[in-house]
Amino acid sequence: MLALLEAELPITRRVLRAGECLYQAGDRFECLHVVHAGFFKTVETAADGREQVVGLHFKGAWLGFDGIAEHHHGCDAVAMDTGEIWSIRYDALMARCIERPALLATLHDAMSREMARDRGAMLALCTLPADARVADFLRNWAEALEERGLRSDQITLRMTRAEIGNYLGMKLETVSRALSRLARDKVIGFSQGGRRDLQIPDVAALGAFVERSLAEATVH
Amino acid sequence: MLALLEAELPITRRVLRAGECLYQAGDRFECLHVVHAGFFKTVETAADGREQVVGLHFKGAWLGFDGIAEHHHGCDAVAMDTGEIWSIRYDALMARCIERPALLATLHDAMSREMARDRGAMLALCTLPADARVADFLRNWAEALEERGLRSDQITLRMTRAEIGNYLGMKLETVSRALSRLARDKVIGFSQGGRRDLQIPDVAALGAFVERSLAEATVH
DNA sequence: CGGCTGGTTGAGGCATCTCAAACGCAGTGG
DNA sequence: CCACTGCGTTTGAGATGCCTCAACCAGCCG
Repeated sequence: MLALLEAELPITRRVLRAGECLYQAGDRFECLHVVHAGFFKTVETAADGREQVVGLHFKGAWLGFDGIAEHHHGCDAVAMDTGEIWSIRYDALMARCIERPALLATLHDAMSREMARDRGAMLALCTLPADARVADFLRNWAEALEERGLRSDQITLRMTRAEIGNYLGMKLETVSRALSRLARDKVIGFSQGGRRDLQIPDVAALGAFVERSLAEATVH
Repeated sequence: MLALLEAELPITRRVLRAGECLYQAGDRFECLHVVHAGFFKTVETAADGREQVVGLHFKGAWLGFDGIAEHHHGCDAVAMDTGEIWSIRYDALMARCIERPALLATLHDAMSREMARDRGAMLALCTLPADARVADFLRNWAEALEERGLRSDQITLRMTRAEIGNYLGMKLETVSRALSRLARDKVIGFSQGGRRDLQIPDVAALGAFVERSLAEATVH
């Protein structure tokens, strides 16, 4: 649907390998990008060097909105594995949006969803204990896969524990311990061999785990 | 500037008193809103009842973007004191945007800035200790006032410690202690009488306090 | 005055961080 | 083929920052 509308715009396709930057903070903003394949993170960096993963982006996600206001990007967008990006000049897109209101609606839709996702992340960060936060993270990941028609019972984290921890506001050891506990409770399973492949037999069980964590906390 | 462009659109004005909702999660989305006077918070509520303040909005801020994608709002917008809201039907705004690209640019500008602000909040939440987070919060508040041409050396928090704590991901006692420490360090001052009025003799000192907190943490 | 709400402060507990050791796996070079 | 190295992960033990619980205070209002 996105792609169909974009069929009438000049699109630049680009393949990025793991670790490559699509754009960096300070880069001049000219294009919006759509993830066509692969998986990307956005990283905010403070003046003093603190780094924070602020977003994870799968196929279909738009990247680059942060640059519109200031005409420069405010964060880095980095490929987590080999991926393909479709880029559209923002000025060309705006011109086309004026002729095609449906295209504008699609764009606003994506922006609105990104804001909603950020709010959800803040909610999780502020109100969930570490274990539940990890469970919630996995649930969101599995649901994102389902929405794209992919299997959600067998997921591959393309991030290190340190990156997951950074995104979730905790240390890598805490992530590791949380995953171990989830596995002990049979809410997730480790695939033999890889500690990066997880089995999620039942996505709803992750949600139940979150609720259970909260219930236990209030009981005491 | 916003207001000028809006002079050519049908605008509904509405005054809200402290505590009144502009919209609530689940409400049908029809309008975008601009804060013309007063001060608003947006509150995300999870299915299980967890509440989280996810945004604070001063004069000039847009509200309601979260409803575009789903055609229903995903959070509550609540007045923190008496305020006036200008509302514009989204469909009418879109129609006008197509005739006036500058209006569209203004809109995207606001959306882009909101995303950048959310990212900044996540960075603070995840990388700053409680005291520094409070200092950072006050700095942002003071800067927001400065941007609007208001005095930033004397600010009035229209929120309780509990609300500040909720927004910053900490408990009210922690906020209170952080403010006490900031006052002890002469980074802020309490106006005689109200604990709600703060003096910020030097906004830059707040930033310095944040950096100092981080430096001390790494030394040890 | 008395109750209520919001704020401050102290004491103790707990969740998470810090520090440290050990493991598995992949790549490299002898 | 087997050290050897480096990176990511796991797990334990102890430290600590924030939370919990509780007491008290100040302002406000009926």
